[in-house]
Amino acid sequence: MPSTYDPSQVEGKRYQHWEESGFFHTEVNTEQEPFVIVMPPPNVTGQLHMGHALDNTLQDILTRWRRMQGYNALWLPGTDHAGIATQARVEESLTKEGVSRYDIGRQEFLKKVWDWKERYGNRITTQLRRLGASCDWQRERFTMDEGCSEAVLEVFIKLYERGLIYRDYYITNWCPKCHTTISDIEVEHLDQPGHFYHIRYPFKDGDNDVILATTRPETMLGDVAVAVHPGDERYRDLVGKTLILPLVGREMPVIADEYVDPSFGTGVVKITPAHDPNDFEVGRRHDLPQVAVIDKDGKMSPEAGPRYEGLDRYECRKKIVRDLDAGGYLVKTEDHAHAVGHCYRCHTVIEPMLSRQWFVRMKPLAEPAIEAVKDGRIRFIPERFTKVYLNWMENIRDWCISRQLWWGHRIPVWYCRDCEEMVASKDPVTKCPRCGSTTLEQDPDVLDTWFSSALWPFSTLGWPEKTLDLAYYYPTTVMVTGRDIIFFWVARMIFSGLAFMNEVPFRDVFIHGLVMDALGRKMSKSLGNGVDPIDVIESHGADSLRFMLVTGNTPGNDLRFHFERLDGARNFVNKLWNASRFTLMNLEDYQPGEKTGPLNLADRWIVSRYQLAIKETTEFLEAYELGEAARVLYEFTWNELCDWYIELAKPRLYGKTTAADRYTAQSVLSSVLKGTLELLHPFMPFITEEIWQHLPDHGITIMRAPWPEFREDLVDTAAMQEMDLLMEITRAIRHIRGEMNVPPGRQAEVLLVAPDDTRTIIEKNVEYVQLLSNAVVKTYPVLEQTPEQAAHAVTKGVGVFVPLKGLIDIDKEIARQAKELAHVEKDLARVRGKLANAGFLGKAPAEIIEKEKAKEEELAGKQSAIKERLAMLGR
RNA sequence: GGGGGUGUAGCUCAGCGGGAGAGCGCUUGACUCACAUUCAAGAGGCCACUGGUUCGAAACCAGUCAUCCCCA
Repeated sequence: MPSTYDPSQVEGKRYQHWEESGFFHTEVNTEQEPFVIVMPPPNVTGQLHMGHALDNTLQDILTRWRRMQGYNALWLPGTDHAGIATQARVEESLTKEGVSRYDIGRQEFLKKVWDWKERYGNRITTQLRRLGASCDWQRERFTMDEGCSEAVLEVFIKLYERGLIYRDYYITNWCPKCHTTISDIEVEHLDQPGHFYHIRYPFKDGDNDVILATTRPETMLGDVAVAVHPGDERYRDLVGKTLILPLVGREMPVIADEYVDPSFGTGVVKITPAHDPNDFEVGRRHDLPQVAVIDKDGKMSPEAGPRYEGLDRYECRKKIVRDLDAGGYLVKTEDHAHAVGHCYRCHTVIEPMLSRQWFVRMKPLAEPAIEAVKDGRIRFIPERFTKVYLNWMENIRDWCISRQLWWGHRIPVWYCRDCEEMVASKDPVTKCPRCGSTTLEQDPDVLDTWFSSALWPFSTLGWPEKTLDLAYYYPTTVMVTGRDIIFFWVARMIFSGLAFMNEVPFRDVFIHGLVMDALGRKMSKSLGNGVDPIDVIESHGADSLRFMLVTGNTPGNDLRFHFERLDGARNFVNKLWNASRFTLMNLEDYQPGEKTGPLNLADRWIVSRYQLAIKETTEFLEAYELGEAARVLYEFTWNELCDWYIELAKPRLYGKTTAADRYTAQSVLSSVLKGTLELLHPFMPFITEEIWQHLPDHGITIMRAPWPEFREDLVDTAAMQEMDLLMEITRAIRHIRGEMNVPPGRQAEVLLVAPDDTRTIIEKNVEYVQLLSNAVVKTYPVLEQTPEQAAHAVTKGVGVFVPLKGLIDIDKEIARQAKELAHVEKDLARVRGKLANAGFLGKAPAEIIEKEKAKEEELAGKQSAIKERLAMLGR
């Protein structure tokens, strides 16, 4: 075995073996309790980024842990067709060939997208394998496969029949670049500097005017009214009067509407129903016309008039401002920062556009989804996201589900050309049920990708068929996903599950934060600050990447990617490798199963500590505190198993004691290491399997090893206390050696002064202290005369003297002792203050009071020992 | 404008009612027969600020400031 671990020699081969052996696969087994996670499906043609790495690492940890615990653990993987993203990429490649999708037509274009999917569809699933994801690939699904598509049709038709899907003219978010509508939550609002243009609108009768402020003067070409608040005294008299729209000459009324905020701007608002969602509502209430002046490319339409037609919307804005100014209509221009909506895909500024779209009526669906969270059937971890979810659900707006794309689930609605009948159907409609016409056309649009993702927890298990899988695995156990996707996906899965399965889709929603770059910025293509997980796996190994992602991170909080932390994780992996290497080197002649001799103190101590590590790790995992669980294992492995137990076991393993004792040490070391590997396996699957396979008594795979069980009867409190005493003494000696610059190679002489009970413990195990501090130790009940030329310390009631003839500077030692005394006295004063407080004695729990009293005793002992020493040195 | 997160050692972050913690960095010493991707020792903090609750607050509550995010 080499002294540094090389992940590349291990990971690929281990994963292949796991997958080929079917270790990831599960079948329905009603005898066994299921544990189910459905994977948030990544974009089928995308590639793995750090967010995926984090998300899937968390899922894999939970899955591997529960599988070891004996659950029938299913982690169901799959991919998403990602409508806009995938279509955009294929269109891009067509553009390079000099053709557009319209040139080749819908059929040919879709064929190209499917080809694209075939070509790149395996990339991300291969990358997930490299991460170590133990998902059941035999059950892999795709949002556009036959079953999922069937589920989409079924849901659409059912919602349609229940009157929960409707088609209507509405203001939607139009992306002039992607050429499709997007839903409200796909719009990203960014604060941008802009201007507030104050414009004068004259009255028809000529004797007055109103001044209003707008950030988008180009939309004035579509103005059809001006509104004020009905309670606004300033403008009460103006309501009902007629204005002339500058530059256009259109006559329009002043109306009163509650929507207007009198304190904002001048309290007067221009109304453009075709280009603003709020104005649209106002327009409906007041029966105003809709004048669309911007077209689908973001250019001015013929309605804008010949002077502006064809201009880009921003060019037009400049021209309008110049024209207003020239006409004396521009009162002033102020700087004004405001939130501008951008397309989440291409970052083009969204144009609110009037169009006919399909919507899902949300109110009736949202109500049960709110209930399910309120009554605790679904639990968010961390809990604070409950509020985020409820707040959104309670203020939900109807969901625009049609997209002007070709790649996706086509809307299953046919229109009759002759009588305008509309038919929703799972199968193609060839004859109009009303007029009998055979000229019908299917709606050209497709559904929002999230429409199919919303069904993921049950469509992947066979719905709408009543499958055994569905009966057994649904509802799933936990949904693991990023906080940025609660609205897009989690909320929609909840109401879909309730509407079609009559049951929540999952019990727990485990939300994690985002992976940021070292400066706390979101990783993005445009910034070029992304770190490729595959590069990291190649340089540091998947285990290191996983461990780094999971440590020092708390549920729901973002995490910064620092390479230093990656090195830290890599070092831990290497530490584990070397501890195992050491163990294996000393197990060559070991045959497990024979009776061990009596366990010595170190054995009982490490076994106790190991038990507590099992308990804590398990409890933290149950609470979704994965980072804390990892921390416990890190500290146990490094600080206890490696730094103390292995060091203490060396003489025994090297045959310095009896053969029976050697056997005992081999047995304890190998079993504790084996259990530690099992506890670590969910976090770092590859290296733990690799080592485990070399240990005696191993099974087929660590993946199926039973999760170590906490045994209270193996926790030896006395052993832990005794060991603690010896460790403290060792540290005190090392401290003195360090402070006094005693060379590590030089054996020191140490005198320990201890009362009978502690002295007995020390004497029984004095070789521990001697070994770990390279000293020769002598113990005394009291010292008639303490050596003058010596450094002194006191810990746990034990006086430690290290004679340093000729090496010690008495003045320096006095100063050191004085400093220590000051420390002790400060602590002592605080403890005594507490103990003198009647309130404390009266109200604090007895346990705490006992603790404080013990502390006082120890500090007092320390104080007098140091004082004595100082008196002696001062002589 | 509304909601939320975060402010703890130089950096990154745990802890979240009873002794201020880790990793990295820094200082000192050591190539000790598993590991220098290591070992040992050390320095370093009015736990953002101001009030309140409590016998006791870094933690709970209120307010302030800073910073980030979401929604309108």
